[in-house]
Amino acid sequence: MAPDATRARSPVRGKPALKPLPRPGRVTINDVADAAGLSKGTVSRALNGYSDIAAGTQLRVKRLADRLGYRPLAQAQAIRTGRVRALALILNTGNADMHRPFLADFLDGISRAASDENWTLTVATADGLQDETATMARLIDERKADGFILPRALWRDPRVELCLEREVPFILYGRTRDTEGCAWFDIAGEAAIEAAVTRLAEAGHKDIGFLNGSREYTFAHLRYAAFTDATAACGFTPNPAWIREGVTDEASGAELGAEILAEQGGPSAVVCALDVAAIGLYDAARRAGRRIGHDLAVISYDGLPQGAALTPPLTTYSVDNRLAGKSLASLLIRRVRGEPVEDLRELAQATLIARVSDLAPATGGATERSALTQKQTQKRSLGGL
Amino acid sequence: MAPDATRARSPVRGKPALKPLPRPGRVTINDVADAAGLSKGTVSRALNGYSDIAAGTQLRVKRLADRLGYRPLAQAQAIRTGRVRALALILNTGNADMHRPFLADFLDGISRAASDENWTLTVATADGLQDETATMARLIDERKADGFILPRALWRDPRVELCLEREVPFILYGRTRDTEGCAWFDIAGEAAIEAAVTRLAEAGHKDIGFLNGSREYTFAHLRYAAFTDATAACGFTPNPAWIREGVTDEASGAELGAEILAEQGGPSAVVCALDVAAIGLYDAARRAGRRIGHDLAVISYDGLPQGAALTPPLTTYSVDNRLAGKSLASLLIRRVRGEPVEDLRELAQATLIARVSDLAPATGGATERSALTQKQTQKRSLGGL
DNA sequence: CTCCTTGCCGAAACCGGTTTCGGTGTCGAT
DNA sequence: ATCGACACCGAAACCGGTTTCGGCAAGGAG
Repeated sequence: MAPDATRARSPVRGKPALKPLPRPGRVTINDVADAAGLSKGTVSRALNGYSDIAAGTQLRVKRLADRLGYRPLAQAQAIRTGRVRALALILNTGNADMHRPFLADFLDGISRAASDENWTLTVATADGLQDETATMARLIDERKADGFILPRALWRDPRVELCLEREVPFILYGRTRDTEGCAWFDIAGEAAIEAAVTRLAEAGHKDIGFLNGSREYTFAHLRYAAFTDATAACGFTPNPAWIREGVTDEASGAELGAEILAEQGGPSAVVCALDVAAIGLYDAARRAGRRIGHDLAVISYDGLPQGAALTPPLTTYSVDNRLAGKSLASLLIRRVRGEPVEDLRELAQATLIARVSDLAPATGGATERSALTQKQTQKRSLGGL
Repeated sequence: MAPDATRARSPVRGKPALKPLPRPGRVTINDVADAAGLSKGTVSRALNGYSDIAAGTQLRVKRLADRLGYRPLAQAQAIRTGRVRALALILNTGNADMHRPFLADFLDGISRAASDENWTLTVATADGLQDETATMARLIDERKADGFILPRALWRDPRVELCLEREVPFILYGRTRDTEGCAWFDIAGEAAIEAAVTRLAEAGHKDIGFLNGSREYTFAHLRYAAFTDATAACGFTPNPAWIREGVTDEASGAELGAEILAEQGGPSAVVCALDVAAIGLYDAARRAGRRIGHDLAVISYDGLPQGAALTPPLTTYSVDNRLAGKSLASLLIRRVRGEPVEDLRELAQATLIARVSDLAPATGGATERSALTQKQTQKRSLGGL
């Protein structure tokens, strides 16, 4: 073996095998202080807007720091302040199904809102709830993040309990059973479900079915209530046999959808609480010989891009995931900065993407029906999407 | 306004409006040192495996720290060592098209490999290359990450230049024109293209077209070379009129695919360098009255899940994005730890998902052709996917 | 028995910031 | 002229680790 001159000459003794890596050339707060002819404490306070620094000095220091390209080292600040200017998001791959389509938009929304405030986003993945809380605990212990974005709020959410107990800021995407102490952002899926029912009722439908998500999630509770409320408001009570809950993916959507269609004189319309349920329902309808948009009306919720590619194109309420990410990030940052949770709750609306799957008439013979839908279909497919 | 007793009594003067937040109850290295009856320096060296600490002491300290639940504060270490144990990934939403389907798997791979070493992943998004390098610069300046994962390697990549110049570790997903000084991981797309050509040639095809990606990316160069090499090896030269490059999404795939099909006596088979190109080609073929799998063979590359839902199901070479993420993360961590780039280059293989889009015969009349493909189609669709 | 290693650990400096505390200088009021 | 009150800033402690350096004790060589 060739003698390693640098190592042999090195006076260090017990160092483990890791390069030193003293990154050079950074401009520190001391450099700014020297250049300004002030002490580093004064510079720090000036930069952070303390009121006991003269306004003129403050401005001068800020300009100087800017000109010198000074950027405070996040971790150096963190050690004293306890804040790293980082948000954490944990993706649960156990039920990643839903993540896929809008993940990029969602991340983009978060990341941009964070960047605007000079914060960053750290993401981790976990497999199952237990793994998820464990991962959160690790991030908390190492102070790798100042707060958490908790997507897909559960009816009873252990992640919330963890955050509450450890007193670490968080924000829910969705609501939970008891929102005491919680900041949250959500899309009013329940309003969309009500609108869907009303829309179908106005078209004459009375026999409306409902494919709901899993009660594990809060949204399923809200949307179920919205469905029964809306039908009641429209003056009829839904047939319980046409209601199925617990859809989690396309397969279960197809299965439960088939059950509804197999019921005695199935519904003339079905409201789906999730697009994957609708996609499954398309499959079930094909098998059952029902033609969506012709003798079965379908309105769904989520706005997955795939909906446009279905035949017939799916009418659905679309959620803006980029906006959701953006809102969640801003709210969480405000939370970390100390604003009370009561001020940090926002509800946004879904927007209808009217395509053609909901255009089946409530009654009438096959000939009349096809003539009618034909016309509507043409009109819609121009405006839709 | 109610008098705020705590604020009035507070002796602090120039504090800006930000809660103090002195997170309590953490067990620090001092606690461990006290409990062990050692100095904190000794504990630190014991924990980090310095050789000048007695083996027995080392073990004792490690066990004690573990029992006490001690976790070193990442940023406190970072301030001295210069390492935060964090990887950075920047998603470019400018051309995010391709990201969507496998993003979740990719992130999961990275995140898990990072977690295994107690590292974390910070992600940011950018719109366009300029924004991307600017974001990287910010992360570097603030030392928010120790290294970068650079997805979608460009033929000439400014991100690489930035990293090289600033001497910050990075790893490419894909190769670049000149890999001097670069660590990289890649899937051998070129091998897949060669295999695709060979497969078609063995089935009798000689009139093979090629839909390539944009030359902006290195993979397009490699796959183009692979295509010409493979055809030459099979003993024929491809018709240049049947080759189109620059596909970036489904729309451009459809457009360029249509051009190929419109050529004088179009090809009997087309190799696509990306699945989105194939998806566009499906559209173009339908318009042109060609039936994929019957009078046009198609083999593609990427393994997007959508391929299975196409009619006919797409034969494609699938890349394991979770594995890619995992490999990239591990390699980058090793890089940060000081291993030379020459040791940090890995090439993995894509795996064929044989479905039915490639089963169109090279020659023969319509009757013979349909009888033949019918049989093969049945056999395949059982085994495929 | 001395001297020189070697093994092992404590003390203290250090990293780059933030925050506390006290000390000037100025000014108006007494 | 004296005495606060106030505005403004410097000095130093501090955060939680890592790393350097020196010192003590044990052991082997001379």
